[in-house]
Amino acid sequence: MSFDPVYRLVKQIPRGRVLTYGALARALGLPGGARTAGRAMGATPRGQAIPWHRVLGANGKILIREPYASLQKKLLESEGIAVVESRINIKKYLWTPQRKKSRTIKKSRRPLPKSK
DNA sequence: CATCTGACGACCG
DNA sequence: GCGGTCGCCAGAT
Repeated sequence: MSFDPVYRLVKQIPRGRVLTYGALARALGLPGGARTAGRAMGATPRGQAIPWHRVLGANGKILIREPYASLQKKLLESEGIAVVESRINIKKYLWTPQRKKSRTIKKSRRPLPKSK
């Protein structure tokens, strides 16, 4: 399915590291497709050894609801990641997908915030 | 075809 | 730091 690339990347997340939906989506070339990434995670086939618990919302917060939230918290802690109030120190555990070929990363920025 | 909804994210007050 | 709003994408109703 089209979610394959997502799972493939998630599987590469090292133990003790995490990724955010947004970062995940961007790494897959889906800017603004954070929810799509989340959708993919929601469809993760069980028993596939996919560390879905290493994917958190922006700011390292657990966005899913019970009973999965508790499970995720438990799994993260079992990897040495401190979870406090449904959130972790994202800056400390965030993992950046490694590519085979290094490339020049240009500072893509979103359009200027338009006055509302 | 119109709306709602969700394992999202960023901005604003 | 928190809650509300808006933007975005896709599937469900």
